[in-house]
Amino acid sequence: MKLVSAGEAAANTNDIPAEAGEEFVRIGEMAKKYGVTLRTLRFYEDKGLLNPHRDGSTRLYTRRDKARLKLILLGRKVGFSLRDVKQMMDLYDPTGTNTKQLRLALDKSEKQLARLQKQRALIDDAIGELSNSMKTVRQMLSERTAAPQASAAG
Amino acid sequence: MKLVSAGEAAANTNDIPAEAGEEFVRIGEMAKKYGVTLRTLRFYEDKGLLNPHRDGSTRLYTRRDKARLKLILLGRKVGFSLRDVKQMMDLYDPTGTNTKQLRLALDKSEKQLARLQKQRALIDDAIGELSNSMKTVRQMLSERTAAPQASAAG
DNA sequence: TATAGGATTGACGTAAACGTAAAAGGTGCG
DNA sequence: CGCACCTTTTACGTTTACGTCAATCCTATA
Repeated sequence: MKLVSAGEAAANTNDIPAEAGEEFVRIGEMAKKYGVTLRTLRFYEDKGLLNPHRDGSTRLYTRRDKARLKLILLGRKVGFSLRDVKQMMDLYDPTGTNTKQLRLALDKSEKQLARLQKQRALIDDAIGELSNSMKTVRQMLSERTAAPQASAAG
Repeated sequence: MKLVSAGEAAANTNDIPAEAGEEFVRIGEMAKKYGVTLRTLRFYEDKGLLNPHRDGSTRLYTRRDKARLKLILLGRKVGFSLRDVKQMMDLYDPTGTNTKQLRLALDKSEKQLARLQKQRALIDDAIGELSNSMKTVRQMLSERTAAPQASAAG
């Protein structure tokens, strides 16, 4: 199965055959399209999150892989670990209702939401403490610069 | 220089002499007092953040060390790295005005504040996306359970 | 054919802040 | 004496998501 056969006048070196609308892309294009590095794509594959086809040793990504990658990136955005993402993805069954998958996703999401809210609280707390400290430091600095030789009231 | 000499009737095995109000404590007590592990205290020392006295090989912490530890813990709470904390602490000069230290602290604090606010924004964003996803998932689940055998409209 | 781009696998490195043995020394108590 | 308890140093392990070579291969183009 040869990948490149009848090249159109595309600027790209490797033309992808429009055979059956398969839309294969190689790793470089895939990476650019989704703003990730090659290393990342290989890493995700190594972790079992992606499973691109192969032409010899060359990875070929289909729109199925793209959909999966989108899910991965969404998962990461909301703070799931790759392990979590994998767990949820592994439950996907194209022939069923995926009730289990959805339940797991919901369960994990609730927990993650709680974590995020806790984190938010911690950050707010940190912002408060930091602001306080800064106020104090500014105070100390102004005391030192305002009265270089004449001791201020105290 | 012996540490334990005239033990009072304290429950603790090792009594600390009240000589000159020095208030030495050993690592175990120090750890308990500040809610950290022994490993942590040794780690901080290894990183140059603490410098307790020694009685032979036994670490003895004074109130100076306590003050430093408090600062470390505050720093950590607001999200500074230990490296940052060390940088700031290293500038401390008991004989001067510490203007440089204060300026560095203020500078780092401003940057850290910005980071925290950015993080907060990211978390808010994540919370939003996650909530959306959850809504969708709940929707899908309810569709699956509401109409098990009779296909819903569509 | 030489060269420039991609692509491959393999494998060590990184960051932060400790955790967790392991092996050993000192001390007071019963 | 022996045990329990505290302490010491040394040093590898953990976590997560990749970064960064390194060595090699394939292919298209000039």
